[in-house]
Amino acid sequence: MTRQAVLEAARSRFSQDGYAAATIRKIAADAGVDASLVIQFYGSKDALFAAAMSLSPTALTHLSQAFDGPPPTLGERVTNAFLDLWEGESQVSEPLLAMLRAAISNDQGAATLREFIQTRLLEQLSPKLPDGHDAAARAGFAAAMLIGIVVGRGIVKVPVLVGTDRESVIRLVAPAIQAVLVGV
Amino acid sequence: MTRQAVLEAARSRFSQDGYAAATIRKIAADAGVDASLVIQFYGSKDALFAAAMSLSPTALTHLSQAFDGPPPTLGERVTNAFLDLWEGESQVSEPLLAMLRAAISNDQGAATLREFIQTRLLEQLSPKLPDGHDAAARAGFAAAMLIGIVVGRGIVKVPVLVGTDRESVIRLVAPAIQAVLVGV
DNA sequence: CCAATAACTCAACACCCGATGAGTTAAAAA
DNA sequence: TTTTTAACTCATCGGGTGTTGAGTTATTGG
Repeated sequence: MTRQAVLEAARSRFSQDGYAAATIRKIAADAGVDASLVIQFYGSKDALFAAAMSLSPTALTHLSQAFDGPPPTLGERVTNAFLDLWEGESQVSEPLLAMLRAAISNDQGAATLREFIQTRLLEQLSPKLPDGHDAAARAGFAAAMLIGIVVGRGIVKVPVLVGTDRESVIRLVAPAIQAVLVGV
Repeated sequence: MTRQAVLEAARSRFSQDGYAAATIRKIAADAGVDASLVIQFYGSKDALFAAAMSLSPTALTHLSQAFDGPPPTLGERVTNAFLDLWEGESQVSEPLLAMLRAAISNDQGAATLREFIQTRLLEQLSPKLPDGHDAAARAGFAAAMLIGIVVGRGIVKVPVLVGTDRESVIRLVAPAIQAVLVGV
């Protein structure tokens, strides 16, 4: 299906080049197709971008499950699940990376990411935390910190972050996330 | 000095709109000047961007000093100094925000931010940490996590992060940074 | 086999971009 | 005052962008 090839090319370009630099012509060329067809399929660049950023609802179940289970190892499970989400299979991570990149250069992208974090992450996850009133803030800051790590590894590619293997990342970061999520 | 007005307009535009959306014409209009003059002053858009991102060497001394002092309160001091740096006076924070925004849309921006984090932050700060071999990694992940918070508050503007006052941010985050920097 | 519908290409439009070069005004130096 | 130098504007170039509409090829259904 050509339509799917266009969508995959768009995902890849948006996640690697950002919204502005990912031109319709390049996406079309990647899919081996004329630029006009892309517009005919998706209507506009904005609509194509929105389609490229949409991800399957099941992608978040893994993360959600990490919040269930024994509190003492919550930080480790959440950190693991988060890295799986953003650094795992391209079908899930590319929309998320595209969202991140777009959130910085594109106003619509910022709104999309804001809405994703607010309603898809925080509102579903924070009720699972122990204690009450600042659970949303705790979940929000933990998510922000983990996204910071993802940005440093996957986008800015800071050598010392990229060169640290997954196991060591967990060892360094999980206790900190634990501290944010459930307190001292 | 008109030259300074152009530079300040550039800083503001780059930090708010990102590299691509901050056009020479808009910057010139902000400074009340013709677009051609901007090019004549700075040579090219890239050169203007580089000039807008350069910050005074004294800006980092505050952060560096936070690494000195008693280890038990290291996390709190570093978190405070970091937020001062990125959310303080515009002359310092705007180049940093511009760097962040550009790092995602512009390849040169990513290289600049990478170099800034690697040589201006990590190489100067990690020697001040206790213990030896993974000090650079600890400092790097702490910086990434704090930058994640800055992105969430200043760029994506997630409501729950923006709505948390400085004092509560320190209370939630400082212990986590402490954990990353000096271990459990 | 033929008609209808979808998939796809081609050429072009209007727009905005960064950059150039020549010309004009203002300030400083002689 | 005259000359030199800097500050600044104007019109324009070439190139890339998203989008459009007409035309062409392929695929499907009766």
